[in-house]
Amino acid sequence: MNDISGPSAENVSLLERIRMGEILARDCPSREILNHVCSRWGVLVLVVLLDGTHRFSELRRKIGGVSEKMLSQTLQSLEQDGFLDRKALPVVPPHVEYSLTPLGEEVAMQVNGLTTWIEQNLPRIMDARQTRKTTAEDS
Amino acid sequence: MNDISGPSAENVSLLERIRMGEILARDCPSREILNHVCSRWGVLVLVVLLDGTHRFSELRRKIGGVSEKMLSQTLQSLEQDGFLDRKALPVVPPHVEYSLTPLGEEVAMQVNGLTTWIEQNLPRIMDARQTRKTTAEDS
DNA sequence: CAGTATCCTCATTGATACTG
DNA sequence: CAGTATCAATGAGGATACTG
Repeated sequence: MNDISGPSAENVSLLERIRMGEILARDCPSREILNHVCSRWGVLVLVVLLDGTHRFSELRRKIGGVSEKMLSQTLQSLEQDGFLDRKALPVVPPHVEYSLTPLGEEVAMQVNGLTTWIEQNLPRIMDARQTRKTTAEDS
Repeated sequence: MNDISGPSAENVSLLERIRMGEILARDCPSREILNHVCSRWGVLVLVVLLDGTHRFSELRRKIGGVSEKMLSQTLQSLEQDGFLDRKALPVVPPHVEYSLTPLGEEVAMQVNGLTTWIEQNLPRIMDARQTRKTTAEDS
């Protein structure tokens, strides 16, 4: 306990950790952000928008299985967090475009790393799963 | 439709996309993996285990707010996916150690990129949020 | 210590219908 | 087209008690 260079995380108070944005702290605001970003549809929205601006219906079509309600809700929370821009053109019929803000582009890159890894390693993962499936039939 | 180098994703069938592990496809197995990894506690478990082997109670203590049940459940699904190893030492009182498999280490690195980004950019994010809060009082 | 079992609550999600 | 509103169902999550 005599020095600095080690990981000081264990010496800071809970409040300090929260202020610092430590995601392991119960009430840290970063938890909420993480949940928005990692929500079932949040991840996918970010990844799709990394390809460029999309309209509501385009997102709905690309993201298999999302309902209007969930898409709308997801878009709102991500917009709230400052990750995406909503541009509603005043025409009829309505035309709304969603795109990533610079901040959003940065998170999107991070989640894209994750989704890409999963897609590419799905075979390895499915194999690893099988191995462990056999637990009850080794009579 | 005359060539190769472009993104061919739009030309493959839905079934093909599922087989390939396309995360945007409704019934792709990668969705399930993504949900385990991105679950509320899954992310945090992976990040903590990146620091090395931990016991159940250590994980519980480090991850603020997690209940025994949720931790147990999360650990099970991640183990099922082949991301972590559960070593139960046959002693009394019980002693169980959780650690990342090589596969798990790879996903953990990806999610760690995300959580680290969020922690480091929390100030920017909270600022961006404030900006958009003002929507109803511009009378 | 490391869980499982049970019960309970409430948030997330989805289907459907409606609107500017 | 781009949503909102409403209702219904599912499941995530938590509290507590119990067990090997």
